[in-house]
Amino acid sequence: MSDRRERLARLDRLMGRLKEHGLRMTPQRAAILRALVMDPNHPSVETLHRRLVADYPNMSLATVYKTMNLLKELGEVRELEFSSRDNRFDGFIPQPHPHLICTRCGRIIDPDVPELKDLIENLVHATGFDVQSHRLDFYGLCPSCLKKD
Amino acid sequence: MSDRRERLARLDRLMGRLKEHGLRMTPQRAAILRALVMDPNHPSVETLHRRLVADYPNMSLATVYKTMNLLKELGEVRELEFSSRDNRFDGFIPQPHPHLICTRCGRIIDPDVPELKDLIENLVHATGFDVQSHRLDFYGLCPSCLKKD
DNA sequence: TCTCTGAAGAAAATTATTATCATTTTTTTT
DNA sequence: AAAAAAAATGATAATAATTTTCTTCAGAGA
Repeated sequence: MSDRRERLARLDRLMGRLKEHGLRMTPQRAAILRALVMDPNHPSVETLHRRLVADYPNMSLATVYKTMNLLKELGEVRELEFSSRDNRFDGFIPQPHPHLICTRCGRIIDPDVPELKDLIENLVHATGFDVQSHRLDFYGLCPSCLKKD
Repeated sequence: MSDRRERLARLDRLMGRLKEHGLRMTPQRAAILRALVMDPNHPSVETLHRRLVADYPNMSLATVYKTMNLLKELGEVRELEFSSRDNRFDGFIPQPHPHLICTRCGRIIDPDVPELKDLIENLVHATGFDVQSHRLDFYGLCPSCLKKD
């Protein structure tokens, strides 16, 4: 269960997924996959690209974007969306609280989540983080959209 | 406990916060605050602006942005950030899972949250939503940044 | 009312991401 | 092995939300 072995297995899997979709394994793609798989953190496209140009001086930012989008479409990678595009506001409750968001109609409700307080306490205990805030969004279909199926 | 009264109280508060910071109460700002406070949903800047131009034909989008940013700075409004700017990736675990994000050094870790399964079940039960996915980010200071204080 | 600083508005700038397209590379076919 | 077809790369342009800039205007205290 060496970390390195795990990462290489993951690399294999990613290469396999691309191949099984008839996509070509180019040197650039191989390098991007390697960089992704070897990254211990949660890199941005920018970060990956910065590292890649060291070895591949004319690696294009567009190529990194395209490859990451492929992986996203294959469900092999999850994008953590930060900051600002078409943002919405909580006008009433500035304190952080969970949201329940309907992916069909866009409705957002503020559910009660009584378990939250304990959950955060446990998290603080287990990790040593000082948790100060959060962003908790649950996605799904609201009752009225469910009826329309 | 009329809804309207609550909203007017909130409007008062927002006006007070601006005033106590030496900021002027202009017709535009008053209108933006009113639109925000009366909105039953989680409006975007775009949405607010679209409504405001009906009554204030030369209300500028920049003005709405500026006012919302003021409220954000005062902690009176919370921005729900969707989609794409400087995004980062989970390269290893494409399934949704909680993140613990250090607001100082940017480190992101994937904590265990054993309570999550039950929490979601309860949520489904209480709201009638079919919860299919989530985005759970906890923000705070990591142990090593805490030490540096 | 006068003054002066903050605010509004229009337009330009910024920035992350996506699209375009000519060129190059890879794969398939002859 | 060469030619043809398909697909990917990379440079650049396009896009779109947000921010900045700068000139003009207006609110609030003297």
